[in-house]
Amino acid sequence: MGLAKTEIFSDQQNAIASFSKAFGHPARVAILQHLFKLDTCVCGDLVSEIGLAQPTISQHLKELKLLGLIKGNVEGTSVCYCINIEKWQEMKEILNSFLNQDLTSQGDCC
Amino acid sequence: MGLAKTEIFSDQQNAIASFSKAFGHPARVAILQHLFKLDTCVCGDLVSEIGLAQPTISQHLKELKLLGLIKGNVEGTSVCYCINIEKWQEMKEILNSFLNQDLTSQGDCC
DNA sequence: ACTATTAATCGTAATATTGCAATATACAAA
DNA sequence: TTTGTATATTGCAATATTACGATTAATAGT
Repeated sequence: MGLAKTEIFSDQQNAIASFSKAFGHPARVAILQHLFKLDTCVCGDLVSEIGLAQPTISQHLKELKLLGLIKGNVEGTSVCYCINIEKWQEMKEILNSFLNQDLTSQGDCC
Repeated sequence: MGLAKTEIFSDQQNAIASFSKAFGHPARVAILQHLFKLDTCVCGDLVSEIGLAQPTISQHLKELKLLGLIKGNVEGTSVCYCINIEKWQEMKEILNSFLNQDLTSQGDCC
């Protein structure tokens, strides 16, 4: 079917999955790393930076924007993107609650 | 095409994407949370715990096992799964290097 | 107005993912 | 050896994702 049965999972589980899915493609990872590295609005050089066609990058940016992880601003003929730091923090807290789970017993039962 | 051009990205970017992809489905999140909660080998109750059919759960388990995040042991007629804590730590370090990036300038240029 | 530049959208092809019914496999108990 | 129980595999249908060429939209400069 190709569509996840989100209704049988908690909001938290679905949120973890949504953010993780966004990071589930190396192009989106690369885009976000580039935005962090430049540490300012990035206008236009994403296509040349990542090695994918312009419509493909645009599509990946759209997904990240939809999730709220990045913000875009029209600046003349180009569009400037940057990290939405508030949303990034929010995402980090949600993901960390999942990643930082601990095994009280030092496991290794298998 | 539906297939990511992994060859144009770094190993680190691809690793981040692979682990994130694994967490990109709420069923796999739920499975991992359950394994952490029980804190021991889980034999068999995953199908009743999560609300999906047995072949579907089996498939999700297979993916997590392939990545090394869980270990499975045959125990009589059933199979016991638990978190592979070493791999989990390794994954956490890789993901944290991505999640904990900082903007030196407090951004908000957009 | 015309042209160039940049980014979004549309359309489409190739492939991946999700989910499950049916079946197979593996083992334990009777 | 048969029967039951638990899990894996196969096959398939529905949908999603990835990628890009072609086109459109929007603006800047001439």
